[in-house]
Amino acid sequence: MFYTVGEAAKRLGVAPSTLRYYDKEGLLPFVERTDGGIRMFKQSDFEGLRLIECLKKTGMPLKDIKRFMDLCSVGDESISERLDMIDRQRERVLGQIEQLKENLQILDYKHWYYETAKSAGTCAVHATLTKEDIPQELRSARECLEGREAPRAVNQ
Amino acid sequence: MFYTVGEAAKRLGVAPSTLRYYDKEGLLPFVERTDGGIRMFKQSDFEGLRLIECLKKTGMPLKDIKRFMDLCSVGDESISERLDMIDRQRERVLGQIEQLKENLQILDYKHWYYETAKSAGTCAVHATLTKEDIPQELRSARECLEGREAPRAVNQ
DNA sequence: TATTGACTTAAAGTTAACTTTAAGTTGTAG
DNA sequence: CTACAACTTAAAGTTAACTTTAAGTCAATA
Repeated sequence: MFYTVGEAAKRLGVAPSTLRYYDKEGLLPFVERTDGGIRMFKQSDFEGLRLIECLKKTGMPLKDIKRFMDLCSVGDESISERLDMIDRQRERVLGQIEQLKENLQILDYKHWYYETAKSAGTCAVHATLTKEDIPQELRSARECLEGREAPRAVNQ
Repeated sequence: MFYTVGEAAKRLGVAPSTLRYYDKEGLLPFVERTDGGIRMFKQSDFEGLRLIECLKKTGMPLKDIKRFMDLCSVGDESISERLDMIDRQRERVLGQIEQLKENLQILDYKHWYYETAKSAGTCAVHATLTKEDIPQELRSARECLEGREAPRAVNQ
């Protein structure tokens, strides 16, 4: 029925010290103790822990996660503020995915660049190539690497 | 023709101290200096800087980025090792995108959860709902939060 | 009941990636 | 030629998120 901190940590794939640290920081107000002071993680605690994992993996700092957990503790009056936090995090994740996709394109371009250089035996081959030699779908990434900004005037 | 560290930093949207730090750590072997020791960033340096930005934003640690830059410095003999690093980073980014999408589903579920609770005025409404009340596309995220793992036996 | 492995806390240590500070130098504008 | 803003380095400081250590307690088993 209950898990100790070591068992819970194993189930979650984290170090026991991490869970103790989170608890100390106030992220786990829902975890109860035995009379002797031993933490007892119950089945329902893992839902909170999985949400923490989700927020953490999407880049939310621990102090904001604590803020969310504090809101959970105050009850129904904080529902819309919790909803706001979730919505803002959703927006951030959508942005992160977009940014990763852009960076993936740059990596795709670099993959092509080094594949081509590898075949030729030298990076110098790229001096002999024109824009048309670059695969269509990699051209925008190439331009991004070159720098989209208008080159600023010299002494200005 | 050339940018100082402050101008380059502004163009890249980072602090000048960040560029000096990267230089000190060996990430910018391509940046030349005036006789007086002032860094001169040329147009072509920004391509290297943008790649560093890309690697950093996809989570590569600075020491690995330095490794990549060191490989660039040795010339053509390191082409296939550079290709390997790029390919490994591509794999990592694909994994990151997948993970963000999974976590986004959990946030989507939580969005629905709090929207529903907000309408009802209480989170208690969820006790009255059955699986069928959860929108189809959010059910798997819900199960993820509940914990997929088989509940382990009590005293074991 | 004694042992033992896992638990407890508080405090100090670690790591990455910067940022700040201090003391001094460079180079452009007046 | 002097001011002065922006540059230089080395070293120390910061922050987040843990991890480790030390000293002690709990509770299940022999």
